[in-house]
Amino acid sequence: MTSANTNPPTDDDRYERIWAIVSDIPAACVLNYGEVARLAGLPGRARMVGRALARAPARLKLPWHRVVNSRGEISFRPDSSRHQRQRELLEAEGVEFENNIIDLERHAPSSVLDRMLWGP
DNA sequence: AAGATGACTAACT
DNA sequence: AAGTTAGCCATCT
Repeated sequence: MTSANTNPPTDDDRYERIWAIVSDIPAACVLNYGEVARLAGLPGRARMVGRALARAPARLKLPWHRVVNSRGEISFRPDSSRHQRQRELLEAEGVEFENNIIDLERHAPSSVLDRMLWGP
């Protein structure tokens, strides 16, 4: 290789990795912040995922609503318009809520794919 | 410059 | 079962 990148990763690098992971979450699937962090190579840094999403340029059109917390809840204050918005987007693609909680197992990408291939 | 704040979470009580 | 704590750490006051 001619010019290997030996520089340590910057926060901007990390944000971009996070954005890349989120952009690949299929419709009707959800991942929690910690999982996105791990997939982005940043274990233990769930908070950074939230930060990255808050900073994401609108131009990227990320499916940010497919990221919820580890309990399967929307992390915005329940009375906020952002909470309402996220819930609408999720329900519009078929994600079901049971008492404001999503069944993370049922809506994990592997589960959703499984149902697509083999049926319920 | 230091303390508070979060789109977080696992591990305690 | 619900509340607290410790770790997370870039950003915002």
